[in-house]
Amino acid sequence: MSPEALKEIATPPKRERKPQERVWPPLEGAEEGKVVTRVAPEPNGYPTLGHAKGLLVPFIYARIYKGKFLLRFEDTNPRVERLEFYDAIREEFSRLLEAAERELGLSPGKWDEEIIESYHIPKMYELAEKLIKQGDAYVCTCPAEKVRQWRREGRECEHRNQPVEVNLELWERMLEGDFREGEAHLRLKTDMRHPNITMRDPGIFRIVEAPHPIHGDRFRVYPVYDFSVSVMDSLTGVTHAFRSKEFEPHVEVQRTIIRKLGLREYHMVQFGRITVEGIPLSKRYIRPLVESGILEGWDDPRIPTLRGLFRRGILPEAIVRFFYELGPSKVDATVNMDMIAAINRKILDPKVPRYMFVPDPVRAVIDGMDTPVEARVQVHPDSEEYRTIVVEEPVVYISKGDVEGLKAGDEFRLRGLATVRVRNVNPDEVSLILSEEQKIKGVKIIQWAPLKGGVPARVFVPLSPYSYEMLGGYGEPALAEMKEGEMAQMLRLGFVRLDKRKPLTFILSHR
RNA sequence: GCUCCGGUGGUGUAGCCCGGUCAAGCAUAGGGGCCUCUCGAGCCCCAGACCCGGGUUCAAAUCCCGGCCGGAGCACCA
Repeated sequence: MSPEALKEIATPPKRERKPQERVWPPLEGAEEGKVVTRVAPEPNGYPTLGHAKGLLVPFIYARIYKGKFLLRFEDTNPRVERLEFYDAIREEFSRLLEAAERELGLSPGKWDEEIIESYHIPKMYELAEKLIKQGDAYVCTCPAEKVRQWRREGRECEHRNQPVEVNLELWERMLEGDFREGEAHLRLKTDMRHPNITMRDPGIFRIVEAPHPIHGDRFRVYPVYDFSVSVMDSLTGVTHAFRSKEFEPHVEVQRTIIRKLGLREYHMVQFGRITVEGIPLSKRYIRPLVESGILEGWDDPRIPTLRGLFRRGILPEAIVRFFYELGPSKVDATVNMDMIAAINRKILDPKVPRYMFVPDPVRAVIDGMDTPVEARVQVHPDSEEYRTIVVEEPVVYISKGDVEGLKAGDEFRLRGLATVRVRNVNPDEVSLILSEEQKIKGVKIIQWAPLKGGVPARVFVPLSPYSYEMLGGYGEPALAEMKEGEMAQMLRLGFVRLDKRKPLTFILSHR
């Protein structure tokens, strides 16, 4: 037997596996056309990458099952909510969903209905009254500290067994303003010895003496999260309520509320949270950096707020694609910005024009070149379109980084212009001579900018929330024609977005 | 501490519900080659994983038990 034949027997050929498309796991109990999901943000800040998962997971499922998707503002804590955040959320979410339609074909790329929870507070008061009348809720005037302790210890307080009439009266007084904030709250009557502490007579309404961004001082009693989500989800027809998994212990509370009220039940689905490697996602962490001026604002390209990411040049399509690939997993994921960058690059690379920009410029004089000459550079490697750069004097800028390590006799090519040889290198100037043979293959090719007509520009390089690098230099004349918000690739530098025109400032998205 | 949830290559995930088709798919990062008047891009190739221990079974990543590790929650916030 030949060695080849033997080898074939010893190592059977590897079986072919067809590459599989990413498919999301089925949603429990979901029927096509009947699924209703929602995203329920609190308008208390600018949405971040973390919110994007909360938006996209239910949205994607709603569209997969050809169902409805709702946007609901959970604005029941006026102390932290502000009007500008409603708009910020609408704006950022819109961009993401429109991108989801383009990138993933999930249509329509928009929520089907918007609901503002605070408009339903009167309805919630009615339901609260119903609970009181059923004997399932009572007004407690114990101080917070005592409640916390007794809940932990599983002790019942004296208010728990007040007659219904007393509770009704106290509830009235809460609404009318006889109590100050913290002096009274409505609690659900469950079981003070329940193993899940969140289940031990949870508070469902409390007093907040702060003006509401929409309603001003119309209300002073607000529902607590567990009560408002359950009621709203049930009443608005939600079939699958998604939330990140820290709400898991609340599932039981919410289910209890629904049952005691006799409302329609629905599925509750938890998903894992994401953290971006090395970058804080929480408002708690970002706010001081914004307020202290270390960050430029909530749209600083160094932080993962959605507007920061957009400003950096991360396309909404890339974010959407990223979360689609990530899936609805329940595991907390620590994601690397590299992954989002990789997706962004794949989208940008085939369509974005190429430009030359020279950071840390050094003058280079070229002997033997007749000027003026026109250099021709390809707009994009896949395109036949060329741009011409007029070089009026035989002097160009090249980058200090490229000059380092150069020695006399070295040969390299100035892209689209000429192949040159080094005569000598001085700190401020390099002396070059035109090569006798204008080789293109096999020589290093670098970017350059003409001395005359070169455009001063800078590139902001985000490093961390606390730091950045600013590259200053000259670019080719065409840079001056770019519009704010446009994306490009700076040759050998990376992808950039034009942030502002005066002074001409780019932000480096990624390599 | 209590309650709940989870552990698949360096990282992120698919598969687990309904054991075999899983000698485990995809992406990213890593290594090598090719292409290219940029590149950390593209193309081709390589390497890399079922937390541990028992059990059930002809057969276990998948089911059961125990352990270990990790996460979340334990507010009159969401």
